[in-house]
Order: sequence, then structure tokens, then C-alpha cells
Amino acid sequence: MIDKLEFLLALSRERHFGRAAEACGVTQPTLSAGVKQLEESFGVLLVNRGSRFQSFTAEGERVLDWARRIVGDTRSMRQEVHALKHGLAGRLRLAAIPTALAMVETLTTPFRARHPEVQFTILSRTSIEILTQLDNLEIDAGLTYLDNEPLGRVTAVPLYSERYRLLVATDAPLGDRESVTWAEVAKVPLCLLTPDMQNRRIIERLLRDTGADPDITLESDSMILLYSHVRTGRWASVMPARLAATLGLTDTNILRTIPIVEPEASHTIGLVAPAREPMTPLTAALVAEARRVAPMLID
Amino acid sequence: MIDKLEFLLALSRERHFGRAAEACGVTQPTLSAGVKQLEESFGVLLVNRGSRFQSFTAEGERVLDWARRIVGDTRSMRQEVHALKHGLAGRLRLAAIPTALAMVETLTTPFRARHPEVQFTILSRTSIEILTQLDNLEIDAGLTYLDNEPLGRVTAVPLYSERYRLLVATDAPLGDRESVTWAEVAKVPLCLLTPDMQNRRIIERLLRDTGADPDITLESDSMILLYSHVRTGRWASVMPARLAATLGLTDTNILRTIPIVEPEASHTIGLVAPAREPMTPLTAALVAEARRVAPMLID
DNA sequence: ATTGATCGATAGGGTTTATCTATCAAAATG
DNA sequence: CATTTTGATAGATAAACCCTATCGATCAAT
Repeated sequence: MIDKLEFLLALSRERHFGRAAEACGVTQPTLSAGVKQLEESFGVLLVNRGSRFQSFTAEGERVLDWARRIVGDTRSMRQEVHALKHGLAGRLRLAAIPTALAMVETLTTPFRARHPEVQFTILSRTSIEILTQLDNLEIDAGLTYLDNEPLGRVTAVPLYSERYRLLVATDAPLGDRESVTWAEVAKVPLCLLTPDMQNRRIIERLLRDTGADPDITLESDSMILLYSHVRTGRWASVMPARLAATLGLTDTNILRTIPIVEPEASHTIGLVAPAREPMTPLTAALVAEARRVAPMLID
Repeated sequence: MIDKLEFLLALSRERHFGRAAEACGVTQPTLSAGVKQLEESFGVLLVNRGSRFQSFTAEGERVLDWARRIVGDTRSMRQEVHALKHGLAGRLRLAAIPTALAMVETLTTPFRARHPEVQFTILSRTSIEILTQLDNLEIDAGLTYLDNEPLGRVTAVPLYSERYRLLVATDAPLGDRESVTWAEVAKVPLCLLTPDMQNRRIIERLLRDTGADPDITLESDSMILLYSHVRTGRWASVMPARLAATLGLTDTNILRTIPIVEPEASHTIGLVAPAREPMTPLTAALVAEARRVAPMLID
């Protein structure tokens, strides 16, 4: 029964019987049969199929909601019993927005010191993907914006404020300034994240709010790529202050990180976990760690 | 998997492998194997067995907690999907304390008018049993005291106040009074519910608080039995005013129901349902009905 | 139109799992 | 000490599960 519900969850993620089956480690006929069995036991169609997967029926969506809950609780149960016997162990699956990746360490390092048996999987995802994967039980928690776009039903622990700085070579235009305005930044060619990232949308909105039409010369979904370009001193970018500091970009003598004012924008970044009570022991422990660490980060 | 969790729940109710098996509609070896399988899958013993069932281990108690939740959610899911297709249907399992039995009708009648497909099973139980059975998913909701002894994690909807009256023959001692005190009642031989009932404990406390040692000539766990004795006019009892009215005891000319004062005691009785969110559609509908009916009952 | 690829359903068969009856050994009961 | 109660175990049978192979429908590209 619970396996079948997992089939259904996989199907909602993949929207494809074959791939869902593969994700569950069974063959496609097995998954098809499982779904069909659920449908028969409920006496209702759950999936609208044409010659392929189309969508879930209204009943299917309700069952999905319950399935997420039941499957999640079942995992929590297993984890909790295991923790009772062997202490906190297992793998925490996290996802973070690219600009927060460098901050994950502030959470994982003290956590790991406290719970040495716990392992991590950490993925770089957009803020939207993080929320979806949280819903689908694909990750246990995420690091993302708390205050910009709607979050849905999650537990959120604020960790720090993202403030923006222009990253530019000392000998480039604006390179000698103590602070710059968004209007000035909007006139410089920039390299930024791709538009599916919330950070890019935030920065682009700030730039456009000045009335300008910014020139985004280069975009990427990888901070490493942006970082490597900026390091050459020949590219300018806008980065969260804390991220630039973590990457050591502030200490070179060819580069400067200049506060951007007018307006002095800031967005809160924090840990998000499913708003389920109780959480899995691992997730609960991570949230506890976040609450412990937060006071040392918030400025 | 979920079946096995049901085995475990049955075992926690019955504390006996054979009876638990019977309750689940399987044979004892099947249930034993199911429990054993759970233990193997968790890698932990869940039940302390000697030559018979002794108790659950710490891990077993945790698993039980989760099992209640998971099994409950699974039932809710089935019920909800069924309700989506066929409207609200199924069987509501209720329990009420004996003094509230006559009041159940004020809830079931309008409920039934609204949802004709719903059937009822209504049991007479002590307030303690009601709470236990609520926890164990044996009943969907109960009617019991809300304000006297601790309730635990439940959703409560106050329905009415229980006030106490002396039920006595007109030609018996105290039979001619407009009101009597608890001290006076304590001197008369009484027939009351058995001491496992909260109503009896409440009344007995009120009587003893006067300093007297009341003479409880006859006790029973059945209101019908008390009722039939009181009807003869030869026995006195203490009954909730509303109950006496419902039973038509106030209209005979050999009997009188006399308000008991000093102190004018009252206790709130209401509907209790598991504090789980969301509830099963049936339970949710019953709670809604209770909230609807309550204003017409509370004086 | 024809072909090739994709997708999900179906058929058939082998393996595993579930559950039953019957029985046993250990404790508890009297 | 005999009897009953309780849960575990053995063995047989039925059910369920899940695989491989294949089919029919659909869609895209020639």
C-alpha cells in the first residue's frame, strides 16, 4: 500500500510512467499495475491518461496530498526508531539557491560536529525548485529567500540578510567609488545568474526600477562560472556581500566590492523545512541547529 | 505495511496476540508474523514478550504513536476520496457517557438530515474509555465532560451544561421542597452510577464536600436501570436536569426534580474528536454539526 | 502517407509473500 | 500435578508481486 503511494508520488514528480518506475526501482508495468490497483481500491480514476500521462484527476490530487503525508510520516517513523537505537544517523538531503551555497557550510559544519553519523547531499536549485522538491519529499530542507516570493506551507528559520554589492575591477568604470547607486550599476555591462533564479529577478527588478534597461552581457546558472569571470577583473557583477566575502573576492587588489545604495535593498535568506509536525528527527535537528546558528549570522 | 501497523494498534488495544488477531480478522500466527516482520524491518524489538504479551518497548511505543497517525490518515484518505465521488457516507463510531446518551439525538438527528447516507454506531462508555478509544481510533468522536478531568490532545466543542437535580417521590422526604442543598441530599439513600463513571465521582465529591458520608444504596453502570428504579417513585437519585427532562421524569405527578443548590454545580459536556488535522470528512462534518447545534443548547 | 520512436497497457510465468491449519513448548492457573 | 492459556513454529496452499515480452496508439519527421 505505502509502496503504491510512493509510485504515485514518483509519478507526480516525473509525470511519466516509465521514468517514475525507474525512480522507484521497478519496471514500468509494475508501476502501472500499482497505480491501477490504487484506483481499483478507491473505486476512482486517479490519473487522466490519453496515450500517455496527462494529469491527475481531482481525486488523484487529493490522494497525492495524503500520500505525501503518509509516506513522509512513514519515513519519519523509520528514522526516529533508528535514531532511538543508533543515535542520529542517515542522510540529509538539502538544496540551496546558488547565492546561498557558500553559506551552507555555516550550518553543516556545526551540525556535523554534533552528529557525526549524519551524511549530506546538497544540491544547487532555484528557489522554486526547492519548494517543489520540499513538497515532493525529494529533499529534507532548503536554503532560500524567505521574504520575496510566496513560500507555501513551510517552517522557516531566518539565517542572514543578503545585501548587494557591485563587484568590479579597481581600474574599471565605477571602480574607484565608495558606493554606487543602482542607476549607475544599470549602465555597466554585467554578468549575472540566469532569470530562473530569484536572485537574478531581484537584481534585475532593482536595476529596472531606476528606469534603465540593464545590459546583462553574460548569464549562467553557476556561481562558479560567474566567480571565475569576475576574478579576472575584467567582468563586473552584482553579488551578495556575504558571498563575495566568503569567496575571498574582497581581498584582491585588482577587485573591489562596492556597496550599492538607493535603495539599500536586502532580502532574508533562511532554512525552510516541511511544515509537518513532528518533523523527521534529522530535519528537526537541522532546524534546531539553524536556530542555534542564526544569531551569529544576522547583522 | 499499513496492515502490519493495524496489527500493532490492535495489539495495543487488546494486549493479547490472539484477541488482537481476531479483532483484525486474521489468525494468531498471521498477526505474530506481522509484528515480527515489523520488528525485523526496523531492526528493533517492539514488544516485550515473556510467555505472553507483556508490554511494548520504548521503540514500540514510538512506533505505535506513528502507527496511530499513519493508519488514521490512511482511513481519512479513503473516506475523503469516497466522499468526493459518492458524497458523505460511511459509519460514524461514537461513544457517550451514560448521562449524555439521551443528548446524542440532538446531534445525530440534524446530522442525519444533512447526510442521509451516514450510519451510526453509538456506545455507552466511561469518560476515560472514551479518551482511550479516541486515541486508538476505535471511535471517531465522543460526548463527555470537557472541564472536569484532563482531556489530552482533542478537539472539543462545548454543547451544554450539566446541572444537578434531586429526583424524588413527592411523598418522600424532601419531596415537597422548592430546592434542596447538597448537605440535605447527602442524608437520603441514593441510587447512582458506578464509581468508574465521572458523573458519580462528581456527585459523590459534591456530597462529601458537605462533610457527610452519603448512603449510595444502589449503583449501576446503566442509566436505564437507574431510570426504571426512580420511575417507581420509591428511589431517589441525582440526575442532570436536562437528562431528567429528556426522559420525561419531570412530568409525572408522583415524581419531582428539585434543583440542588449550595453550591450550584455545573459541568460542561461536549463533543470531543481527535486533534488531528485534517480530520476524516465524517468527523469534520460531525464537529461542524456540533458547532451548529451548540448555540441552541447552551443556556 | 509512411516510418520510426515513444508511451503506457496487457499477457504470461516464475518467485516471493501471506495466511491458513495443526501442533508444540513454556507459563500460568488451580 | 494436571489443565489451560499463550504465543511460536511447521508445512501447505493461495495470493500477490514483479519481471520479460509484446502490443496498440500516438506523434514527429521524413
